[in-house]
Amino acid sequence: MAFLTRDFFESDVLTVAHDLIGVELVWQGCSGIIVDTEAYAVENDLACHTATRPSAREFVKNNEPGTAYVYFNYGMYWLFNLLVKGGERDGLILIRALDPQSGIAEMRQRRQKQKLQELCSGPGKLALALGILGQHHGVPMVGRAKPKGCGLRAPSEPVEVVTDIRVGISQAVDFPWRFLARDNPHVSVKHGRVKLPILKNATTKE
DNA sequence: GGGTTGATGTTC
DNA sequence: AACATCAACCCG
Repeated sequence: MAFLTRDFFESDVLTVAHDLIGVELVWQGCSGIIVDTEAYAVENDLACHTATRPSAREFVKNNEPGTAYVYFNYGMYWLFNLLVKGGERDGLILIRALDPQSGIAEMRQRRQKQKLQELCSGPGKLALALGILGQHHGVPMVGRAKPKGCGLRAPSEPVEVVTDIRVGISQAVDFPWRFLARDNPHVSVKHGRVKLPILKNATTKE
């Protein structure tokens, strides 16, 4: 019933990514239980945006824990993350999949899909389903300042969590920093893909 | 089912 | 140039 507060995000990025599984993401008339997350650490993690993007480091510096970090990827999809700051390890957590709870009709309309499992079973899909856009970059998801109808509702009962390697990255590929609700049909792709060196590129290079 | 590929734009 | 993706398409 209770919404998460700022202190939830003043912890270790791995702890928070784990504990977000089972939390209900409530977003302007729609909601879903978080079933798939990935942790990205500000320090010593080459896959994190802070490793390559000055703008990401600025974001961490200038925002409070629990703030939404939203960015555009592959020219087509918005991805929704939450800022962890002020605890053991700062970082960003990618919300990768939801088990849809409310606002299903609206999600179906936005996604142009009918099957429940196709609404929010991926980070690009869930942003589309909920109507998350670049304009939401920087909105607080905890505290009084959060937008009307938005928040993160604590689980009513504990959820079993399993780990995996992160998906779709080419750096730090073997960190087991993906967290999944065990046996939940709404998770994103089944397992992380380990990118092997492409021989063609290696041999065609001068 | 699984593997492959094209669509698309921002950041550095 | 790379990219924290997706859906359509092939093949079987």
